[in-house]
Amino acid sequence: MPNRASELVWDKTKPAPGRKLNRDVVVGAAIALADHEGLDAVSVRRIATDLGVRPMSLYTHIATKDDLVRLMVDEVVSEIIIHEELPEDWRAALGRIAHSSHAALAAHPWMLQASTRSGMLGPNALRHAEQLIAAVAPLRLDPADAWAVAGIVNDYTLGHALRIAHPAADTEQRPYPTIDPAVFPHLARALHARTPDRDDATFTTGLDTVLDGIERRFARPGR
Amino acid sequence: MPNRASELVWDKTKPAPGRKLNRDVVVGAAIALADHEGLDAVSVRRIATDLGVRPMSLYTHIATKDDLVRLMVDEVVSEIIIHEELPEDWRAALGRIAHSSHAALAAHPWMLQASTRSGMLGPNALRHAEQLIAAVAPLRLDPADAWAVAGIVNDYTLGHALRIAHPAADTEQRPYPTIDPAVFPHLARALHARTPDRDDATFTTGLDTVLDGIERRFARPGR
DNA sequence: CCAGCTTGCCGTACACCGTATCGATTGGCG
DNA sequence: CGCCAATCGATACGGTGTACGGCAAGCTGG
Repeated sequence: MPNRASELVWDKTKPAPGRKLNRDVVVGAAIALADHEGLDAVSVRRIATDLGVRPMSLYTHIATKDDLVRLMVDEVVSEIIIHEELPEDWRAALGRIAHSSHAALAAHPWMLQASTRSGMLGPNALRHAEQLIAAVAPLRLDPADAWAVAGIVNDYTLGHALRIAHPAADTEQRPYPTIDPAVFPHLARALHARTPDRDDATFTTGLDTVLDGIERRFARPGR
Repeated sequence: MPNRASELVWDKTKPAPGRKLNRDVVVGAAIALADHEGLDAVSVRRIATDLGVRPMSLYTHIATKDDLVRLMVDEVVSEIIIHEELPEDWRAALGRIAHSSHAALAAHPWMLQASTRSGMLGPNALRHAEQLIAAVAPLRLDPADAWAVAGIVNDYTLGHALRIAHPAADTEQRPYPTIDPAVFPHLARALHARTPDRDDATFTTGLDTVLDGIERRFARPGR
């Protein structure tokens, strides 16, 4: 009956063999386009052109453009999930997940912009959340604290990605040729001392600092 | 010569008295609209309608819609800036700024969605950054470490706001009637234990935890 | 007080967007 | 082979941002 898309957004659809188009191809083309030219370049007409297809054909496989964006996000979130067994050391486990998140968000700078447009969680996002909380299980916290700890790590990771996704955040830009040290003394000194390339090291240092705080506040003496 | 907007985005323009429109009025109407109906409702035609004016009139005071969004963001960022003198205790100072940021971001949930669309920093964002780094000055760190510490606090605050801006992040949603405890055991337990209203307390706890980590890693024994 | 000019305001138009509707085409199965 | 469901596509509608040029309102110099 429903020859158009699917009523449930996240439903897996049969690959429908023999045809040139399917949901994964559409989502993949959209992701590739966003990676190369940014999320604003992702339009139904443009994706269709890239696939050698007419615009309306996409709507056989997706219900709406917003749904497409949700599917793009959930696809990238799947890159975050750790497939090996998690380390039993909670610091190592949280670090592993945080670095995985960081890598995916850095590889697809449009992710946060895309996910601020619906907030709806896909199945992979749920898997990721489950894995985050599972990582802190060795701490044997009550569920509310476990949620809080997972939230802290997740929040820091997202926030850092949000900042580095827009390079203007810590370098001077066009309308501001230089930051006047007379009006921004601390800022000017900090920017001057910054090494521009060590973003990953900065992330790792911050993450270790956050984990230190968690250890002090939540880790019991007897592990 | 330039009767259209201004070539420098952030230029203050004269209030131009006697006329009904000016830049602040346009930006204010856009912010009010975003607050009430979300950023997607903010269109040039809609703002003009709200102001009792024809669409193209807005372009006398803004160069482009993207510029308008940048101006909206910088206006809200100005709410974050602390006007009293900062406490000399670095924990109190950072906490003050972080809570101020949290309040502004919670009051204008469209902020992050808007700021993920340009990343260009306005003058108020620079003032905010200056203030953040000034807050850690009592720690007497070298400039690179000061930048790192300010970044950690900022990242955590932004990340937390990013999560709470979209309520779907921690409650079940339409396509997922319930989270099956058999497939997501830890997640189900954590969600079940969560008190849905204490978002602010969660933020404060996380912030204290992050500050603990900073203290352990960066604070010298002799203050 | 008036001429002239600068500037704010706006009517029209264009390219692009997402997508509703429905007709044409195609592939796989009985 | 013939049927039928499913895929693909042409056309069209209402929305968007904004380029362009005309009109009018206010200030300024004579």
